[in-house]
Order: sequence, then C-alpha cells, then structure tokens
Amino acid sequence: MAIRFYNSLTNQTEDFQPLEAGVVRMYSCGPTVYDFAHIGNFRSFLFADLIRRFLEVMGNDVTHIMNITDVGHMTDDHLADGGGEDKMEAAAKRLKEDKKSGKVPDGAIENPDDPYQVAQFFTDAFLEDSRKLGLKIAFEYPQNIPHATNHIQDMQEMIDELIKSGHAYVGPDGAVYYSVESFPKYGSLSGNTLDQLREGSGGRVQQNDQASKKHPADFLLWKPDQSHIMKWDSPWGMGYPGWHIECSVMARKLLGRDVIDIHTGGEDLIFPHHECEIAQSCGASGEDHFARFWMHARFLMVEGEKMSKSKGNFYTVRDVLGGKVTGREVHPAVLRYELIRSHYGSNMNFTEKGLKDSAAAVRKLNEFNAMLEAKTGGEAAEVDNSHPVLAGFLGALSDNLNISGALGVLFPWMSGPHENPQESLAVLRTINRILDVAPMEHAEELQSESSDAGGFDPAELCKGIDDARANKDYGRADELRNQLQDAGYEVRNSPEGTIATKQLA
RNA sequence: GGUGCGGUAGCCAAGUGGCCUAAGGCGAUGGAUUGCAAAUCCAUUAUUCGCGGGUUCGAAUCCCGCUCGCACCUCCA
Repeated sequence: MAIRFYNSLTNQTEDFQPLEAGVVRMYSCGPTVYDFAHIGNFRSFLFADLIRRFLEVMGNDVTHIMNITDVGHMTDDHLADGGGEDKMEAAAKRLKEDKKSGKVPDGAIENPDDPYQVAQFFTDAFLEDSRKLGLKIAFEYPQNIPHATNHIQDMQEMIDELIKSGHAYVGPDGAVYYSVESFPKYGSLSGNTLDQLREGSGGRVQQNDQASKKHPADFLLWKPDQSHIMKWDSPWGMGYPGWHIECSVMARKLLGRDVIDIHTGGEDLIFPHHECEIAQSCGASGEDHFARFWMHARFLMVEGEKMSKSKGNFYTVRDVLGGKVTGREVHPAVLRYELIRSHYGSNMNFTEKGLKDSAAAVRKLNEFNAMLEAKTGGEAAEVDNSHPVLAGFLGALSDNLNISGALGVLFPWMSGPHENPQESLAVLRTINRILDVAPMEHAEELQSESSDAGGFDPAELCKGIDDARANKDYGRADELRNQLQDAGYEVRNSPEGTIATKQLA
C-alpha cells in the first residue's frame, strides 16, 4: 500500500517514503503563546496529529517536533525597524485585565509583567487544550515541544553560519538580514519570484523600512534592540531573533538532520514563513531540501465566513468546549472529530450543525465500542493491516489522507453484522489509534454516571420514570423525562430500564 | 495583477475516462418497535456532477472558454 501525499513544494501528489526506512522525522509549526489558541490553530495541529498517527499505524517510528514561539515578537516585526507593539506586552496587558475581571483565576499567573510567566501561562493553556483534543505530541512536552527562547544560542550559531556562507549580511542599521538574492530557489515553495515580490512590495512597504535591505524581500535574522522586552546578548548587539529562524534551528537540532521528511503548518505559513525557513536551512546546510514534503492545512471558516475577532465568530478551544457555540458543554472528542473529519486540503466550514453531527458520530462510535467491549470482555483478537476493513480504511488514508473515504469504510462496517466481536474489536482499536475518539484516550468518561451538583441526580430521575411507567402514570414519566432533557441529557429505554446520558454537544 | 485550491443531492462529502442509472455521514419521508417519544432496525431520498463548447465508442472524471467561491502574495494555523 503506497502512501501518497500532496506536496506543496511540487504541487503534486507524490509517493511518500521517509529518508530512513521506517523512521519519519516531522516538524510542525506550533503556536505563539500570546493568547489562547483558537479552533483554526487546532485544525492545523490536529491535521499534523492525524498524519503522525496514521504513519505510526502504518508501521513507522515517528519523531514529531512542534515549537512554542515565545519570543516576544513585534506586531510589525516584518518591517525592518521592528515597529508596532510588542506582542508579549500586549498579552501582558490583556492578562492583567482578565485577572481583574476574574476571567483568569487568581494565582494562575503571579506577575504578568514577566514575559516568561505570560508565555508559560499560555503554554500551559495550550498544552491543556491539546491534551483534551488528543494531540499526541502534547504528552511529549517538553522534550518534543521546544520553546524558542531555549534555543537562542543555537539560532545565533546558524545566523553566524549564514553570514559566513554569504547568505546573510549586517545592514547599515546593524540588523542581520538574509539575502534572498543569495538563494536562487527563494520563492519556489510559494510560487513567487523575486521580481514579483519586488513589485508586490510597492506601495505596501514603507520606503524607510527598506533602506537597510539589499532587496525588499530580505528578512530579519537578528534585530539589535535594547528596548525590546525580551532580549539576549549577541555578536550583533543586545536584541532578539527574527521570527523564521527558530524553526530552522529547532528542526535541525531536535530531529538531528539537515533534511527532514515532513514539515506541516497552516496554509498562511507558506509565504513568507516556510519560504524563509527553506532559505535559512538550505543556506546553512547546503542541501537541496529542508523538508522533502511540505504539507499545509487550509483555513477553517466559521458558518461560511473567515474567523475574525471583529465578526464575533472567533472561537478558542475552551469557548467551544464550554458551550459558546452550542449552548451546552461539548465533549472534547466531538471537537476533535469535527476538526479532523474533513480533508485538510480544502477549507473547512465549522458550523454548529456540523458539531452536532459529529456528536452523533462520536456517540455511535463509542456505543459500538462499548458493545464490542461488553461482548468480548475486552479481549481482542490479533489482526494486522491486511484485514479487509483496515485495508480499506488505511488505503483511503494512504491516498493523501482521504479521511472521508476512510470514514466511508468505517460506518457501513460498523452497522453490519459482527459475528466475530473479538476481531471487530481489534479492528476498531486499530482505527481508534488514529481517530482517538472511541474511546478517547486520556479524556473523561463520555457517560457521566455521577450526580450533578445541586441535587440533580439523573439515575434517580430515571428510576422515577420507570416507576411512573410501571404505574401507567405517563404524565409523571413525561415530566421527568423533560427535566432530564432540559438538563442536557438524552433519555432512552433499554432492557435494564431508562438510561440518561449526557449530550455530547 | 501574480500564485494555489475548489464548485457533486436540503447539508457535509468520496469518486478524477467504462465496475457511476455517483460511496459514506447528517437530515428528511414511510414502516417495524414504543403508552408517546428517544435509541435501534428496514426502506425511500442526485438518470445527475457550476455553465457552454470540444476530444472519445464512452466523461463528474481529459481539453478550451466562461462563471462563482476561498486562500496566499502584509501579522495570521
């Protein structure tokens, strides 16, 4: 079964083979930690998670690295004078307000004026969200999730290499720039040419920002700036690194290679970020490639519109899980499923209806799992990937991660007969190593049996319904059922009597 | 203006030359079941694939033109 992925570098779907058989080295651009991550961020992170889990089930040993960008970049970092507001300061300001208003609990962060504390606060929030959504890499912190600020020295070393090899220069303003003209392939990932970039820069980039650069597309590697909130000593003065260099450096260092197998990120990162990474890494290594496969997730839309704070359709993970979309709590497995069920190569439209559809699918999968577990006592048979259902499921994913095709194999199989439940359980478990929703590892139980606070006891109400029905007091039974439903429970009959399960979304 | 992706049923979405009179899911409708519901099960739900040409024995799938949507080219996943 050949694995084929769409490679943004060649704009073609190509056979995927890791450089070293059975070992995959992949790098994913991670979050900036100036705020809570939103569901669009997580679509991209979950897309990387899906690749990783799929490759593992296919028998590969995958090393996955994802960075935490905690260097306090400027909002206008792309400008040569590094103007604008410091993102870390802006984050601190927000945190202080949130602390006052009680949105951030007391003690969650001691001193918002310490940028490292701000970064750690949002890093922790990111890790918490990630673990809830089943991002495997989040359980590998900190070893596989490096902080940029822990690699400043390494960045300086690469900058030095680039200067020595003629790919970088110190401008008249003292800043270190990468010279795009020194790297003929600059633009090959995004389809830009230097001429186009020069034209495109007209009118948008202010003249004085360009004065120190040899070419308008030259980008910052090190900016001497005493006033910056986070700053480090360097051969080019006290200052901070450019925002592309960290990925080149950490990928090389943690994956131990100049050429890696897969690099992922959101589509917006193709240019300039990934273009610049390639220039830096290849400039430093002399290799033809940095990553052999570049894979990019398309943007997520919300109810047909681009997500933006001003439109009010901007959701963080905690917003969605907390019920901001549906009006009731959403189980993490539902959001995970919703964010991975559509193909990464198309824009996904996040809707309330879609979320509810996903809840139904997740519930179905979990009930199927529970049925098999009960029938087998948890004893699964041995199956390998040649099992027809797995071959179909994995075969679809092998075709550039065709998740719809894969689910199109899973669902009909699920509702078919299962004469050998031990075998079926083994198949489901393998599939769930990729989907991680039935059951979701590390997540709280899907069915909360415990009684809620405030004296609301679903089990008690269920018993009341059964008693009322036994007495043919249907008015009473309906009343109790309504109470449960209003509280967000699904109510149904079973041979053991009435059962109430919490709605998943 | 440049670059890339896409327009398939009410919605999501697979299929990229014959097995397609087009997977799968959701929804809807009818039936079984139920005190009524829910859940479950069964059945039905696109002769048609943005529009117009063309190539071919044969096209949703290839070519040309048009059109609409999205994204990037500037911080953004």
